[in-house]
Amino acid sequence: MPSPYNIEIQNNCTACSRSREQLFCDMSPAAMQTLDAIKFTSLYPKGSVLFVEGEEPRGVFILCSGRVKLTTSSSEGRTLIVKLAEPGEVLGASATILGRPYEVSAETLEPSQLNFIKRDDFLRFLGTHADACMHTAQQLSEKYQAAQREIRSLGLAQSTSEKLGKLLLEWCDLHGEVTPKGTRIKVLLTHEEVAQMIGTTRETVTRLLSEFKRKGILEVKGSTILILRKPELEKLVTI
Amino acid sequence: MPSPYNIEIQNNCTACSRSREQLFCDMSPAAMQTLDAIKFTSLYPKGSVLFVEGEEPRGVFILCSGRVKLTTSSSEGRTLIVKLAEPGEVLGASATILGRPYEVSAETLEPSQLNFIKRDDFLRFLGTHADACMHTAQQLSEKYQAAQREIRSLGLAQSTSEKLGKLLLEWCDLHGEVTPKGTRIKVLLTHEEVAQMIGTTRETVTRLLSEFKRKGILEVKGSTILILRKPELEKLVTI
DNA sequence: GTTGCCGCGTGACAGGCGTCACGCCGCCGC
DNA sequence: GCGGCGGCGTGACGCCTGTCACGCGGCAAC
Repeated sequence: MPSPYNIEIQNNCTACSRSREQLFCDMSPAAMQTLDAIKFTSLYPKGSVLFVEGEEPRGVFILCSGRVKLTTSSSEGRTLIVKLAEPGEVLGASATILGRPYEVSAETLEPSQLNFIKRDDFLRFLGTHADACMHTAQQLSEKYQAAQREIRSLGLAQSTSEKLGKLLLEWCDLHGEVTPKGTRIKVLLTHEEVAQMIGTTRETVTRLLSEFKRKGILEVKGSTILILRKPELEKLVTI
Repeated sequence: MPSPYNIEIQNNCTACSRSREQLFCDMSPAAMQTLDAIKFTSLYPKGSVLFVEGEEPRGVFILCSGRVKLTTSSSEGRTLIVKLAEPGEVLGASATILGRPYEVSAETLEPSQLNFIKRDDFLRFLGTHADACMHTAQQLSEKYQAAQREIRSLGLAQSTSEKLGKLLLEWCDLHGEVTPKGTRIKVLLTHEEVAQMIGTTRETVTRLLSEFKRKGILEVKGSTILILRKPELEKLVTI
């Protein structure tokens, strides 16, 4: 099916082939049918802001395809990237459930398909479909554990190089492509954004990557990083 | 009723007077009855370890009275206090729901009453009582939002004094007793533990508190802190 | 009393990293 | 071509804060 942003659009959750691998969408046919009835599917270009920290919750977004960054900002303009969301994640669920302002902002990093569900519809959906409620609890548990890992990393790391090392290792596990020479990862973020992920500055990220290169730990080619000596990196990370 | 640790024990959730104010426990009579049937009530002395980070999930603990600290530790022995849990909170829910290891450790800070529910019982309970599942989702949402606040504080703060200031202000909101001279808070933690809450060292906490005293922002008398100039503190905190 | 331990206060010192500043490169639009 | 811009590389500098070290006071055990 042709579509504006060159990604395959999926209008029907029941027929969606991705649903089996995706945590939230894997539920009973009855629930899926209801979901199909209350959801609004949209395609968003890169850089679309889905919701903003502090805004009253309009509802939840289910990420079907694409990537979304969740951020939080200080009053002085410093930004922290809390998480990069992957397909299958539900965004804004906690705020929607509690009726409290969104605690983070969400922005697409690439053209993405999302299903929006209005707050009232979502709450009614959870109340009437036990398995959907259970899935939501699982999603929230996942999110909570991910947040805990983030807290660990931010609060216990001894140095910035440790945090950067940890981030690189996580990316290896998540998207790493193992080659004879080492693990290759595509970093689709700027140094600025990498810095925002570990709570530091662009300059420090640049310097640390140079240091890693100098030590022969990795090689950088454009937007891909080739990790040559993963054990070296793991030795750095003690969290 | 007399009890070992001088706190009033409540054996019956249905009759528990606290349930109205406490998020998790406020559910339908049918669910409460089931809860009463599957829970194990115990009193724990100060310093009891309920579960340890990395351990396979045995089940959840509902904190009836007392206080519990949730911590995470680095492989090198550094400890971060992630949260101080208050009565009404469910501990270990995310790990129990996902069947993954506990992501934090839990230890009582004072004699505390907790209800334990075994994993299988808890999962069955959520599956059969829609309102309990909904309450759990709410609890998890709360926990997630609290974790986000922690991430903000750890990741966006410019300095340690900002983090300490933020912590003091939070305590003012939570337990602060407003007096003509200022807001009084009881800090039942050592400097070491305060340091572990904001990811710094004991010495720095001591020094910062001295600095705050010198500036006339607060007074320390034993374990109580009297915040004299709250606005001054708020000016420090820009997160 | 005295011994030991724990929590707190403080000084000295080094170094990591945030900040500012500048230059380079590649890309896009006109 | 050329100007502008966004992303990256790097140097200089200074401060914050982690680390080590030591002393003091209170408290419990004996």
